[in-house]
Amino acid sequence: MASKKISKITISDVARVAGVSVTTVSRVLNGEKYVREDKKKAVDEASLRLGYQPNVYARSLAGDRSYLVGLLFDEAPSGEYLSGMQRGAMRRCKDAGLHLVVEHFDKSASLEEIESFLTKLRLSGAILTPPACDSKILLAALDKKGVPTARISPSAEYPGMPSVKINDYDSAKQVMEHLISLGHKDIGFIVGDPEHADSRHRLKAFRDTMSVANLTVKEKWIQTGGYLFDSGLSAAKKILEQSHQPTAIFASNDDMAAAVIVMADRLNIDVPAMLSVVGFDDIPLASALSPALTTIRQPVEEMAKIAASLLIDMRDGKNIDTKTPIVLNVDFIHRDSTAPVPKG
Amino acid sequence: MASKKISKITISDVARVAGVSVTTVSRVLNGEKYVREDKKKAVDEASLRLGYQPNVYARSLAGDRSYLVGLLFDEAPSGEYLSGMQRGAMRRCKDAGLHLVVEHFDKSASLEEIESFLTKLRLSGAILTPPACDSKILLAALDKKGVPTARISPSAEYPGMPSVKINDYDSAKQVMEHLISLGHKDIGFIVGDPEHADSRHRLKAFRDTMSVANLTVKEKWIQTGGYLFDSGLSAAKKILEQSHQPTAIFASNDDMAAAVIVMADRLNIDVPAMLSVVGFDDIPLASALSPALTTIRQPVEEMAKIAASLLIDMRDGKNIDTKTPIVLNVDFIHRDSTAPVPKG
DNA sequence: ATGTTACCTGAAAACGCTTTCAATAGAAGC
DNA sequence: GCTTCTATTGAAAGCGTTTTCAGGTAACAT
Repeated sequence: MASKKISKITISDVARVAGVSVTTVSRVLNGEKYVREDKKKAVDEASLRLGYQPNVYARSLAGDRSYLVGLLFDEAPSGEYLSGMQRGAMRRCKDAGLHLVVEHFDKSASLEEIESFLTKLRLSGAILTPPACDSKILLAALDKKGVPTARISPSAEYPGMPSVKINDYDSAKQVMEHLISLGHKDIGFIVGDPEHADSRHRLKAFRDTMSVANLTVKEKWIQTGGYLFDSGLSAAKKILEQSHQPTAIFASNDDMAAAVIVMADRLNIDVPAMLSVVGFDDIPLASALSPALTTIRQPVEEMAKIAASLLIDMRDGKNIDTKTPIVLNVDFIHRDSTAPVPKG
Repeated sequence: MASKKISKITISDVARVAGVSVTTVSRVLNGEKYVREDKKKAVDEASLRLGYQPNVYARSLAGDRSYLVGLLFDEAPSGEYLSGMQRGAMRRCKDAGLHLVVEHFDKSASLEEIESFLTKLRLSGAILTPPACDSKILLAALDKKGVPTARISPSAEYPGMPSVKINDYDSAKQVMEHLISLGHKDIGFIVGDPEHADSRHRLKAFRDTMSVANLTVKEKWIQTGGYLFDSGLSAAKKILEQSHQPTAIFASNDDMAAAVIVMADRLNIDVPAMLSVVGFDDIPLASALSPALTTIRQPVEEMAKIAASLLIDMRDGKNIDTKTPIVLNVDFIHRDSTAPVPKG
């Protein structure tokens, strides 16, 4: 690749052509007020004609702010989840002339390492996905450096940082009401990770809805997995090998729900004729399972988009409500893995 | 979030403490030669003690180069694929003090838009994943701007741009040999996208291996899908509803292979007893299918890591072979969806 | 007339680095 | 002893913006 000279058009070129000072060009660029309409027009025309692209680095240096938004994560729930987030955030950032830089921080990351990253890039904002959104150390570093931060589905609120989430409780309730409306009374539940707030809310919704419907919760039908397929397999086994079995199982995510289906198949339990199964997430293969999985879909992309919007507003100095999480609705996807309770 | 003053430590602070000029500090920072050992040590100590973090933007501006590597993509094959790439590239970049910015360019992206992005960010390098790696317009823009570029699994080589790929032909051959060793003679194939080089190579390997083994290819057993689950469903249907059916089907990716399994189930064809199925990719749910899918796993993360290394070398001015693609080995994952050919 | 605003503009000083340039000293070559 | 390297250093000139500051002009109320 031959090194090619790239003719650079600077702000002073534009200024010269437009017949104004660089200050004025800068003002137009940044949409400041107090620029006369005709000069603004002249600048716009000149920069368009010259194909002027402001130098981000010079702007960042002089203006002491960057044009980068960070998408910070630990292990994401899944690749699909992460890239959905990314897509949503990216789209929104593009409109605002910002760019998305991704960075992984695992639990072993030191405060020093994180701070070094933050001071180096001086992010315009940061979006945190679970479980990074609950990392004490990461939050502390962001807070200390004063980086505007938006969090996706955090376990608890953090002062000064807005968050976007789905209503796990209501979503799970929706699932339960679906099962109950199909006549199910004996319902099992597979917990994801008892440490994780999502999981706890879903479990609580399970218990509450059962109670409201006057159904008894059998503790032996509540098993703990760990979100992974394999963990779902053993949880399902524990539930389905009991002498008395539930007619429906609600798993905290699709991977484990898929495991329930597989385990049922191994044990010759027909889904959905003998056992209804519901998941959570709507992973791409949810519809590919046999039977296709009834589940809940999170508006992943939308969540990231809103998080990005929050950051952009904060960057623009707008006042944001950082106390009340923004709660988005989920979609209930009814497929073939749930059916009316078997007779007898 | 209160706006906090961040005390900034600059290169001149370090210079003062170390008792040298800023020029010397800069030299140490950039690992240039012609710095005496004792001064270098003094600088290192001073910057460590002060917790100095060089300002990327100042460096980029003054040095006319950035500390950003772009991961450019169109629609990625899947979220898992994309985030695997990302992980690999990120890890490597981190070591080199670079950061990864992600950007989406779909087919409708204009040359103008792409060039604007490139001149604005002056990327230190770009990694292109399929199918973006084959976008004429994107390649032209990168070439024009002189951005060092590494491509993942491109269809054809592009002068001056190194690439990393797996050997699709050999991988597919490996699958075929597996099937043939199990005694299969009647084998079907589902093409992904005839436009895509990967798919063509896999098909060619299919035909060649059949021919070498003295087996006849039945054209009716070769159907074209489109990588998506649904397309696999109809392709499988076309093959499996024929009066005479193959005993094995090789699908160009896992999604379509999953579809074959589902379709076989619907048609009461037992997998693997009556029909063996192989996929390609090893998506997370490949092991969750029933039966678990025999497939090929690409070293996705590794590919990205190598791509990043290539860019870093190019950035450092090292000489790189940009003509010969780097070819990585795949893993053949034998699970339960393939079995010896049924008797009779 | 005389403040007192609000509106508009440009010169010049940062911003925190890298790079160029000139200078010095010691070593090596002849 | 005189040139010619190589090794080492720092002053100062950028890099392309934003921001500060100082000043203008027009309008409006006193």
